[in-house]
Parts: sequence; structure tokens; C-alpha cells
Amino acid sequence: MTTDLFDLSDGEPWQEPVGEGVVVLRRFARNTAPDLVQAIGKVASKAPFRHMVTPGGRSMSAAMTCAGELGWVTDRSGYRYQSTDPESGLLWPEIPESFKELARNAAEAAGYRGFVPDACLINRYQRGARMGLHQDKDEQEFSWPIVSVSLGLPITFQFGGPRRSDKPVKILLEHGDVVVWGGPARLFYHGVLTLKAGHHPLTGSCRYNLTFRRAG
DNA sequence: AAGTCCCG
DNA sequence: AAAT
Repeated sequence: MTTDLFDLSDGEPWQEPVGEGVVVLRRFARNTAPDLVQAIGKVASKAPFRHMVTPGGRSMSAAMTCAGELGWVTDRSGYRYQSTDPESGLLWPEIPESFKELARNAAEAAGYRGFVPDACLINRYQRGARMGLHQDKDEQEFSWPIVSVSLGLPITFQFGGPRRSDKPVKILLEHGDVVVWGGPARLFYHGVLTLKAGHHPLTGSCRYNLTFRRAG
């Protein structure tokens, strides 16, 4: 029997407010996802994914690369944005047009008109990879939001408060979901739990996350 | 110097 | 298994 009243699989994206300044745009990037994944491959052909080392000397489980005028990097000396890839000395690849358009549209849907990111961090999670609770606070200003796009396998996102000790809410993020946080939530702690093994038709065994920022 | 986008 |  058909139950199209409850079948949202081909419907429009919808929004779920998480808290003041935080919204999940469910399936917002679903239609452009194939283009986004292809563009990730092009960026990675110029600036390959790598496991950066934190100031504590440990390697991050998520592999990262960047696009844009500025890229986020970490090494033993700290966390920072810089215009060049430390592995090659070259400028980071440009942010693909499909990325910029999505970031602008998602920010606008969340109430931020005219978002033009100058930094895109691309994270690749494979089985076992995670991201501990942290703040995005290496940018020069915090008036623009963070726009975070999930592609491929699902993962549990945690979104906390201004102090690490604030209990985070858990949100399952699936393919095409976009989270936007800004205003009072701009500096809130967030992270993701360990990625479980799985298979996705577009990305295979991994999850990609694009985060767009205005860093400079 | 402090804190840690890390680990156990 | 997650939280601390």
C-alpha cells in the first residue's frame, strides 16, 4: 500500500532548529551532492588529503584538505589559517563554484544573506575517525556563521555550549544535511562521534564534511 | 603560558 | 558505549 502522506524521500528539504543560532537544513545539499563530491576529487588532486598533527603531537583521525584564500592547518606549533598548503608550499585550490553557491544559499536559508566564505575545510572520515569537542575560534572575526555540509555516510554530531563542560545535544547528520551556526552559537563547542563502517552509493565507505568560514 | 580539533 |  502507498503512504505518500508520510513519504518525504522526494520532497523538499526542511529545517530543524537546534537552539538559538543553530539550524539543521535537512537534505539541503542532496541535489548538488554528486557535483560536490566530484569537486572534492578535483581539489584533492591538487591538495591531497592528509592527517595533520596537533600541538600535542598526535595525528588527527579525520583526513583534511582545504580550498580558498585561507586554509586551516595544525602542526606541533599550533592552529592557524594560512594561504598556502604546508605540504606543497602552493596556494590552496580555489573554492569550487558549486561549493560557494551552496554555502551562500544555505547561509541565506538560515538568515545570513551575502555569505562569501574565504576558507573551506574539507574533512574525510573513514571508519573509526572522529572529531572531539572543539571551538572554531581561529578566525579573525565571528560575525559570519559556520556552514557545515555532510556528504555520504551518517554520523552523530554533538553540539554543546560556550563551555566544554556544557552537555551537548546529539544530532544524526545524514547525506545532504547542512548545519549552520552563528550569532550566540558561533563559538559553541561541537564535534562528531566515531564514524561507523558502512557504504554509501556516492561516497563509498566514507563521509565528507565541508565547512565554510570567513576566516580573514 | 595555557590549553589541547589529541589519546586512553 | 559514551562521558569525563
